[in-house]
Amino acid sequence: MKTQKIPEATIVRLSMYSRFLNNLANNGVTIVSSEEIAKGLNGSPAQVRKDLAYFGEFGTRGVGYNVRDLNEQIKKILGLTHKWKAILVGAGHLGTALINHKAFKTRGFEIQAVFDNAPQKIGQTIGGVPVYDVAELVDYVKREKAQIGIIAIPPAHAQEAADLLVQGEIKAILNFAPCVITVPPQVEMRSVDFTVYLEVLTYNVETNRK
Amino acid sequence: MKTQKIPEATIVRLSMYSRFLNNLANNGVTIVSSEEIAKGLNGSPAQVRKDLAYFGEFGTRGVGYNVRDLNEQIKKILGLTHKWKAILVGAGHLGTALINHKAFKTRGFEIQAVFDNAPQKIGQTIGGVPVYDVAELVDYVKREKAQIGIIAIPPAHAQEAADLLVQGEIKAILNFAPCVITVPPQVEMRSVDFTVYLEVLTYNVETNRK
DNA sequence: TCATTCTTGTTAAAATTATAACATATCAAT
DNA sequence: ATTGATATGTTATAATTTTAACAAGAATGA
Repeated sequence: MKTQKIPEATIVRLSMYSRFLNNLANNGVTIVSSEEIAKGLNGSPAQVRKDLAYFGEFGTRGVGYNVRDLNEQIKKILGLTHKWKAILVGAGHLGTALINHKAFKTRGFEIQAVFDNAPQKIGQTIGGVPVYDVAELVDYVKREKAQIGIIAIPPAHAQEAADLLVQGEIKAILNFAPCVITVPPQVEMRSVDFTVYLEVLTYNVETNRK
Repeated sequence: MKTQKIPEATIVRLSMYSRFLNNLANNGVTIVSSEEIAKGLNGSPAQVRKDLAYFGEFGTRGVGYNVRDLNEQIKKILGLTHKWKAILVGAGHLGTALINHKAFKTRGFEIQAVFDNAPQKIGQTIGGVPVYDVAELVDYVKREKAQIGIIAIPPAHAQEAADLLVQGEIKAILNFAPCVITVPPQVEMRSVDFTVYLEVLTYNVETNRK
């Protein structure tokens, strides 16, 4: 029951450690040090060890970490030992890009259905995934117990989409629309807002010029 | 010649404030308080004022902020008072989604060219933007003085793309490939890594279940 | 003019996160 | 067995970032 608060940045890095460990394993590497992990992520060895220390002891002193074991442990921490059912809202360009994106499958995420309101899209499939009428979204999510909803529509209607997902009792939402989305506290939500990063870039370019 | 170190989170929020102010202005709102801005972003008024205080005094005590003026000031801080020349690497689904994304144009970013290595794509246009051979990338960036390079190709070749952009003396890179990219310090770089946020979501869902 | 109300800008305190230092454990060689 | 080299796990320190409190400026109305 002891609850230590773990920085979100640590979780973000764990996800990246896991990806790095995948690469190492694919290259036949069996042992890795915090030093090497840090190098692979442009981070520091101390931080790697600190991040892992929140969750236990996974290495061997004087030796390092077993690549495969550590990756398994991290995946367990992140909840990636089982599949996740995801649905997508928005059958546009971005939605299509996401359906065809390798990263979902390789990490255990299955996009089971797409929802849109364009009549000419409904009934079609995109990358093998069926497109349904958004009117069926709430029922579908409830019936299929989909856990993750992905919003890939313009910001004007993103909050509506989120509301529907919440109504269907979704567990988590990944929002790609560049806008603020509000959901009740029991629903996890993160936004992937590339416009904001673009402007971080321009700020830095402008600032460093001076 | 930076007098003070400003948190990146502050820059991120400034970008979001600006977007919020755009919306207000479009709705005819002329005055806004830090309280209202905070509400619009699920933040706190103190943080809004603190963020702005890094850069100057933009409001009137007892009154609030002039929506249009504040937005102009923020845009100036972020370097958005002039256009930015961007090029895109990758004419796939994601690249297509980005070219057609409203957010670029509305914030002053112009994607001038796309680069790919697929012969059947080279010579075509996507959303009115010409697709060139990636072999021409370095020359193009130098000649046109493109400032921002957007990487939208699979991770296996993302670092190569970054290297070419750097070679062309790009100022900033926005990387959409789910991998670590290394660039020299004079080049600004940010990654938009949705896979990582996906796993933050699963971590939180798993953790809150217990 | 003066008092009241409102909201900013600023300063101080608290909380969080990252960095560094070090003690401990393991392995290998002698 | 002992020593030396190595790399982890942990603790302490430093840096950063957020939160809160409050003083000060501006508008309004008596």
